[in-house]
Amino acid sequence: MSSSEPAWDLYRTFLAVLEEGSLSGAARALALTQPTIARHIDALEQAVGFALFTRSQRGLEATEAALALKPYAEALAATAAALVREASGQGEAVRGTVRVSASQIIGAEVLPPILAALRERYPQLEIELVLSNEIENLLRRDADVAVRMVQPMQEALVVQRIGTVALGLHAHRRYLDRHGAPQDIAALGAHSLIGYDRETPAIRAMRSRIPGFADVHFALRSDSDIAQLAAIRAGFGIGICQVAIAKRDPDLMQVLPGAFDLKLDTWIVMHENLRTTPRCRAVFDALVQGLKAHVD
Amino acid sequence: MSSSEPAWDLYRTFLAVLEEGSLSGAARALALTQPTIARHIDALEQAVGFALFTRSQRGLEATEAALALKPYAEALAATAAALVREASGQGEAVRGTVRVSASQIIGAEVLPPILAALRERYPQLEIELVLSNEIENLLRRDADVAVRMVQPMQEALVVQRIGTVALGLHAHRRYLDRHGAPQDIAALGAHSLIGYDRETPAIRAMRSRIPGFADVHFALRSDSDIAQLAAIRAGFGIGICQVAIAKRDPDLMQVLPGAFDLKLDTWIVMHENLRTTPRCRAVFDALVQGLKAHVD
DNA sequence: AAGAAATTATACAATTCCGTTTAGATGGGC
DNA sequence: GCCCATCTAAACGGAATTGTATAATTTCTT
Repeated sequence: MSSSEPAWDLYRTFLAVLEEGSLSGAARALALTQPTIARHIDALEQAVGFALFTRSQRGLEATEAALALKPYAEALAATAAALVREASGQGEAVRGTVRVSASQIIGAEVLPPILAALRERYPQLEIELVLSNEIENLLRRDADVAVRMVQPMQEALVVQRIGTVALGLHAHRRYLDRHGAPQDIAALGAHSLIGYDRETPAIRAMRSRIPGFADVHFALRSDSDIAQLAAIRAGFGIGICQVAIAKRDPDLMQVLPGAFDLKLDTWIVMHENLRTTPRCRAVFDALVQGLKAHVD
Repeated sequence: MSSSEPAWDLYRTFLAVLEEGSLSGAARALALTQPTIARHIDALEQAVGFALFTRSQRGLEATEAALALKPYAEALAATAAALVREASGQGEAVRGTVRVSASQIIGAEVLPPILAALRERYPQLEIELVLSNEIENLLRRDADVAVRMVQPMQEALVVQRIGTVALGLHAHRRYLDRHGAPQDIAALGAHSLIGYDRETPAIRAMRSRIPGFADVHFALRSDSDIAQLAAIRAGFGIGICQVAIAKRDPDLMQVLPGAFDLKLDTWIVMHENLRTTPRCRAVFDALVQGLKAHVD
C-alpha cells in the first residue's frame, strides 16, 4: 500500500485519456508522448489499486471506476484553468482572460457589440465566449461571468437583475406578403412554423402557458436558436425570437403581438470572489449596462 | 511567454509553501527536499510571470498575487483529496473514507456512538471527522457529509431534515445546591454564567431573541462549546447546552426551562453526486437515523 | 555578545523520468 | 484478400528532475 497520494499531474493525464479515448490521443493533446502517458496511467492505477482502463488495440475503454473519478478530474481541470486566468489578470489593470457564458442567441446577436466596445476600451482584455443553453457551473468556475435566463439559486454569487426580455412570434415581411398574417392563434396551423426539435422542460413549460399553442406542428425543427432565427430572417415562416432583436430589422414583423407574449427574466451572475478582480468586474459591469440597453 | 500551462504538481507545492510559510517547511510536509521546492516555486513564478513570494531568511512571505491564487490552490487540494477518497471506496461494498463535518458538540457528544455502531457494521469503513462551527463547503468537497444547524441553501445537495434540537440553560446539581436556582431571567445576573467570547452573528441573533438576555455578563467566556459544556459539568455555573445532552446526566439540571428555550433546526447534507456512493450513502443514512433518535 | 537553530541559495551526483525507436496487433478501406 | 492507418507494449539512451552536501545569512536564545 503506497501511502503517498498520487502526483497531481497524473490527474491531468488521466482526464486527457478519458476525453481522447486513447493513450496516443492524450499524448497529442498534452504535447507528450504515448509511452509517457502509458506510464502515467500505470502509475495512477498502481496508486488507486484498480484498473482504470481496459486496453485494446483501437484505444482504451474506461472502467466504471474511472468514470466515477471523472467528475473530480474535470473539477480539477476547471479550477486549474481558473487559476491560470486569475494569474493572467493580476494587477490593477483590466487585463487577462475572462470566460463569459451565455445562450446562443445572446452570444451571437447581443454580446458582440458590447464586447467589441469593451475590448476597445481595454485592449489587454481577452474574452472566452462559451455559448450554450446549459448553465455552466460558476462555483466550479467553468465560467467567470454568465448571462442567465433562469433565476440564480446558488449562494456565493454576485447577481444583478437586468429586466425582462420579451419573446414574440415573428416572420419576415416577404413571407407575410405571400401567405398573409394569421389573425389568431388557431390560424397558425395553416402556416410554416419554426420551433424546437427536442422538448426541454423549459420549452414544455412555455408551450403549456400559451393557450392553443400546446399541440401545433412545426414545419422546421431545430435545437439551435441561431438556426431558428436565421430561418425567420430567410422568410421560411413564423418563429419565436426576442422582440428586441427583431425590431432591429425593419423587415421582421411581429405576429399576433397581443396573443403571444412571453417574458424571460435576465440576470448577470458572477462568483463572489471575483468582485474585486478588475477584469471580471469590468466585464460584469459592461454586460449589465449593455444588456439593460438591449432590454429597453 | 511560455504558452504551456504549469504542471499541476507545482500548484501542490505552491499551496504547501503558502501553508507552511517556508520552503523547508513545505519540503517536510510533502516529503521532498528544500531545493526541489525552491525549483518548483521558481518554475511557477516563471510561468505566471510575477513574483509569488518575497524571500527572506526566516521564511517566505506571500505576495498579494500569491494570496489571490490561494483559493484556487485550496480548491485543487480539496478536489484531489475527494478524488482519493472516491478511489478508496470503489466497488459495491461500504469501504473507504468518508469525511464528516459537524459542530464540536455534535461531534464530541452525539456522533461517537453512532459512528461506532456504523464501524461495527462496516469494518472497512473509515471516518474523517471535521469538528468546526464553520460550515464546510460541500460543493468544493471539503467534506462528504455534514450535520448542519443552519438551513442549507446551496443547490446540488441532498438534504434531509432531522428536526429541532432544543437548547436550554443548565447547571450541575452541586452548583445549584450551593447557590440556589434563579427564579427568573433577571436573577441570572447574580450567578456564574458561562458563555461565548467573541460574538458571532448567530450568537448575536440568539441573544437578542431572549428578552433580558442581551446584556448579561459572562463569568467564563470560551468560544469552545466543548469547554462550556465541561464547565457546566464541573459545576462552574450556568450555561447553555442541548437539552438532550444534559438529560443523559442526572446531575445536570435545567434552569428556567420555560423562560429560555431555543431551538435549532438540524439537517444532514451531502453532495448530490455521492447519493449512489455506497459508503457515503451508508454514513448519511446512519446519521439521519442516529440524530433523529437523539432529537426525540 | 556569542552561539545555536532556523532559513535560503548553490554545486554536484544519482536517480528518475521522458522521448525515440521498434515490434506486435487490430480494424477499416480498396 | 491485402495493405495502410492506428493503436498498445517494450527496450534503450539522453535529458531533466531530484537528493545530498555545503555555504551564507538572519534570528532567537543563553
